Amino acid sequence: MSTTPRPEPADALGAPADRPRPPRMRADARRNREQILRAARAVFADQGPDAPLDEIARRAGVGIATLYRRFPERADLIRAVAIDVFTALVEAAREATDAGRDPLDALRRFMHAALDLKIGSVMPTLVGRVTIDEILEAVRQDAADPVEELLRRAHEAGLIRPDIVFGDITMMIVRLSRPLPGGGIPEDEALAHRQLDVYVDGLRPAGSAGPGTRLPGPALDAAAFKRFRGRVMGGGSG
Amino acid sequence: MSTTPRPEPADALGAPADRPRPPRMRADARRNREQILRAARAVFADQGPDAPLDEIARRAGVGIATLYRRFPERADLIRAVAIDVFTALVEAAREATDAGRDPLDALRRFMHAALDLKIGSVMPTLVGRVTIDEILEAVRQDAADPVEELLRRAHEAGLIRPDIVFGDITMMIVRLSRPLPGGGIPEDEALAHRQLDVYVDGLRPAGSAGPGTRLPGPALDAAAFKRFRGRVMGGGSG
DNA sequence: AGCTAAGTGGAGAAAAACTCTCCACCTAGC
DNA sequence: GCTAGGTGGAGAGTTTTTCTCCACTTAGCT
Repeated sequence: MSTTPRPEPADALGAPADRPRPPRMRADARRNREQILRAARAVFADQGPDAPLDEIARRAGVGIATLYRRFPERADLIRAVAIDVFTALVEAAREATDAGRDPLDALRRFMHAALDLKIGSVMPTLVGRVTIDEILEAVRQDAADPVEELLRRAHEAGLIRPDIVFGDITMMIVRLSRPLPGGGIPEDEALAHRQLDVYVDGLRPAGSAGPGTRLPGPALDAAAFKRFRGRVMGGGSG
Repeated sequence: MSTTPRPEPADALGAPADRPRPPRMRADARRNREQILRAARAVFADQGPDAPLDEIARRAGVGIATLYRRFPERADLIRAVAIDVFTALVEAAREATDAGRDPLDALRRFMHAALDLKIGSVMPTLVGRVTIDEILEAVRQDAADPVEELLRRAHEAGLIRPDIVFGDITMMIVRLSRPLPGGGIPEDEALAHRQLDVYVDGLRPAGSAGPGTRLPGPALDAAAFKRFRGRVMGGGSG
């Protein structure tokens, strides 16, 4: 809760909405920053939050010093990646809503888009690693809202079984978007999309085709989800 | 290099079939070995194939020296764990076949059991880390066979859509049985079972409830699966 | 009960992996 | 063509992990 006037001018992370700071950053620097962010997303996805920064710099095609200059601490990098992804996620949700022929189709499109973003690899990385500040909180809420909305509509249209909740959507994306350990299979990503389609089919009401199993296990609705996440993030270890 | 009369009597890993060596191992030693194996499975599942052996010893409640005596190299430990898991998997398939009310139910039961075994965390760990030998190959084949059998029956009964293949079953278990990065959620495992049920519902023929999507992406049948794995494992770096 | 080979734990040296700074050299943009 | 802003990489310092050695304990036999 440091109330410094403006301690770190350098890393215009998400550039807070209330002060659209003029990005006095050279074009090449900006380009490098993007590349670092992209590389970081991939590497965090691969190896988790403690992945060597070395590797990130290498994959981004920049020197390690460049990474450190732009993101003095690991947490800075993680936060930047998170904001990046959440923002893209909101966009994806909007597009999916517009493009979907019906609410379930929209949901399906959204999930595929989220999968491409590797959101699932980044979100868990974020959890507990970054002290959640107002900026991030705002973006995160932005990201959660449209998902809940998509889900609500699908429910209203009766296109998915009634006991499907928020966590059933998000946590599956998390799982699917994580690359397999030990190198995995080259077709990994494509396979994930295939499996996602099967899963989405499984979301439909039971009555018709099969035995209509009852879903076991914890039903994590958005509230429970948020509560949990708040708990972990609140700890803010560093 | 002490030239003791019997070079390596200690690690009766898989006890080669052709010489059922009398396990002249003290009871406590045997007990410790089991505990190491169990701990290794959990730790490999959590942290991947490069998990510190330290941690495994600690979780097993033995000294690090004990672990090294029994499994001189990391690969030895990995192989032992793999054999362990594959064997349990065969058992699980048998039980599922017996207990299932119909082929799809059997498949479902099997998948839940495999999930509990964390097979998915161990199998990828194995890939590329261990030179595959006859014993391991045999056990692996033993494990693959009943899965194919389960799948075949479900197809014959028309309980699952025709384009579902081997990889759609196994790779999903792999994904689901992997713990989430960054600590994840305590209810993680239970949630995986819930998601599995949704997925299995999605395996059913499309005709009835929904739009009957066509599955995209690579259809990894058992042959393709095996071919791929052979390629990777053939490298046998160790 | 007593003997002993088999088994054990943990300290710590050696190696490997990772972090992060410093500085001489580029180059985008005026 | 000038220069503030940007860059890469070497390498010192730190942390993490591996793996050996040896004094001590105990299962299993007689």
